[in-house]
Amino acid sequence: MERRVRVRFAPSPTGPLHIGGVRTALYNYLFARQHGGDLIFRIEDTDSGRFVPGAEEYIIESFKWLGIKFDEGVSFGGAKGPYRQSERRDIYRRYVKQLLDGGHAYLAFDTPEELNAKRAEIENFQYDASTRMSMRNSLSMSKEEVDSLLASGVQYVVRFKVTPGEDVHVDDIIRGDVTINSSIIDDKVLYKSADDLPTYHLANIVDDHLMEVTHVIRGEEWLPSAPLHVLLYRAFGWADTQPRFAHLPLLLKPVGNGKLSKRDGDKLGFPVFPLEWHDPVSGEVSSGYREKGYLPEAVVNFLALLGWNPGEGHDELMSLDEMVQLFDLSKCSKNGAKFDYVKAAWFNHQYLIRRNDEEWVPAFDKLLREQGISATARQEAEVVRMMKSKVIEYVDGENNKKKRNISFVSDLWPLTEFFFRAPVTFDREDKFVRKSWTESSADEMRRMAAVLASVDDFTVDGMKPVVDAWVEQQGIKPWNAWRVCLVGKGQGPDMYELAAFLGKEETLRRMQYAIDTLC
RNA sequence: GGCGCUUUCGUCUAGCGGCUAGGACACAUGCCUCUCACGCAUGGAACACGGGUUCGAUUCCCGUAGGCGCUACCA
Repeated sequence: MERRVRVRFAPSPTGPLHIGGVRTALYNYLFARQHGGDLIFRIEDTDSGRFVPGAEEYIIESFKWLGIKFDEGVSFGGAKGPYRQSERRDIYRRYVKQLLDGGHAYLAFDTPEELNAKRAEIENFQYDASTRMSMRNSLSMSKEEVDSLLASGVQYVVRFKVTPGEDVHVDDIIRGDVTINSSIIDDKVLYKSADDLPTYHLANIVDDHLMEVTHVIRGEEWLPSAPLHVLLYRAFGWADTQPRFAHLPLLLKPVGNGKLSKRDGDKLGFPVFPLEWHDPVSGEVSSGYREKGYLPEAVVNFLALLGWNPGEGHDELMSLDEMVQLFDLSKCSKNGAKFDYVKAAWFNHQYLIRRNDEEWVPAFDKLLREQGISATARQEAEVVRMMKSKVIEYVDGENNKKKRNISFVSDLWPLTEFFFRAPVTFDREDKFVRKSWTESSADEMRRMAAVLASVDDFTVDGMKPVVDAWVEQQGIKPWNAWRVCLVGKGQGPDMYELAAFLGKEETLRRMQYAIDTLC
C-alpha cells in the first residue's frame, strides 16, 4: 500500500535556527514537494528547562523569508495536531502506559545523584540489561515497594527495556544498511514524572506515527539512536508503518576540524543564522543572512548544494522549483561538508546581478543614508547600473588581502562614494595618480574644461562626439588625468558616464579644484 | 575508551569495474580596455595508505590511518 508522503521538520525552540537546520528543513521541503506530499512543522519542546522565548517565532519567520512553505503544523494548522509537544502530554501518557503494560518499559527511581555515583564507581557504566537489576526500579524491586514509592509521590522515570544481543538493522536511504547490536543501547529514559513530559525519543516516535510520517530526514547526529527508534516502533507494534530514514551529513567548519559553530561565523565574518537574533537573556546579537544582504534564493541554492548536487550536466544555479524537480535523497553525499562561505557570496553575486537595478535601490538608499547622503532613486539606480560589475577588496580570515565580486549591495559604498562626494585630497604616492597626473596634465585639463564648458547637452551622447574629436585633434589621452579630477583614484565607471551623472557644473568644479591643488 | 558513519583537486562535488578522472567556487595567466573591474579564453590542482577479489580497480571486500557523530531525566 502506497502511503502519501509526509515528512516533518521538528526543531527544538532553544534559540535561533542554525543554518544546518535550515538545510535539513530544505531537504524535507524538496522531498515533500517532489512527491506531492506534506511537510509538517512540529515544535519539540519536551525540555522545559531549555525553552527560549521568541525562538519559535524566529524559526517561522526564517522559513517565511526563505520561501520554504509548510503544509501543516504550529502556526499552519492541520488535522493531526496539536503540533507542539508540550501540548500533547495526555497522548504521551497513554503510550507510556501501553509500553509499561506490554512489558517493554519499566519504572526507575534512581536519583540523578545515585546515577552519578554509579558512573563514578563503574567505568563506562550503562543502564541496561546487565546493570538494571542492581538499580532501583520496578524490575528489581517488589511490587509493594514500587507501589509505596509511587504513593509517596517520589519522582521517577520510565525506561525502555532493551533486550540485549540482537543486531538491529536500520535501512537508511543515504547510507544503506546500518547495523548496531542492541547490547550497546542503554535503557533510555522515555518519560520523566518530574515535568510529566516524554524525552525526545518517545515523543518523536509517537508523533511521527500519529502524524503518519513516512520519511524521517534528519541530521547525522541521530544515526546512533536510529536503532533505538526502530526498537520502539517494534515495541509499539508499528513496525509495518515505520518511516524510512535518511541521515544527512553534517555541516563542518570552513577551516580546521569540527562542526560548524557560531564562533566560526563571528571569526570569518559570515552568519550562521538565517535572521539576525537578539538573545533575550544575554542580550547578545548574532548576525543573520537576511540582514547581511543575502538574497533568500541564494541562501537556499547554496545550502542545497552542501551535501547534494544534481549531477553532471546540470547548472548549479537553480530555483527552488528546479531543485524540487532534480532533488534525489539517494544522491546525497555521506560525508560532512565544509561550509564554503566564499561560494555563498558568489551565489549571492549571481542572484544579485540578475535583479533589476531598481531592486537594488532600497538597500543602496539605506546605505547612503547611513553615510549622510541623500540621492534620488533615479540616481541610485544609475550608480548601481554603472558599478554592479565591479569588485571589492576585503581581508579574509587569515588576514590576506583578497578581491571578490560585488556580492552584496552593501559592497557598493566604498566604490561609490565619489559619485556623491568630490575628492578632497589626492594621494600623490598612489600609483594611479602618479602615473596619470603628469606636468602637462593641469594644462590639458584646463583646455578640456573649456571644451566641456561649451557643451550644452551634457549627456554621454551630447559630449562624447565633441570631446572625442577634440582629443583626436590634440593627440592626447586625457582620460586618466580626468579620472583623477573627478574620482581622485583609479576607480569608477566610464568617464563620460561619470561626467554626465555629475553634471556640467560639478564636473567643471572638480576639474578646477584638482588643477588648483595638484599643481 | 566503546559504538556507528565517513575518506576524489585548497573547498563543494560528478563518477556507480575499463574515462586523457568531469564541473563549480577559489587561484594564476592572456585577450579586451580611459582606471578598477566584468566578460571571454587558457592553465595549475585530487582518487588517504596497505592488502585482497578480478583479465582489469577511484569504483567491490578487509584492515590501517585521518575526519565526524553518539555515548544525559538535551534535542
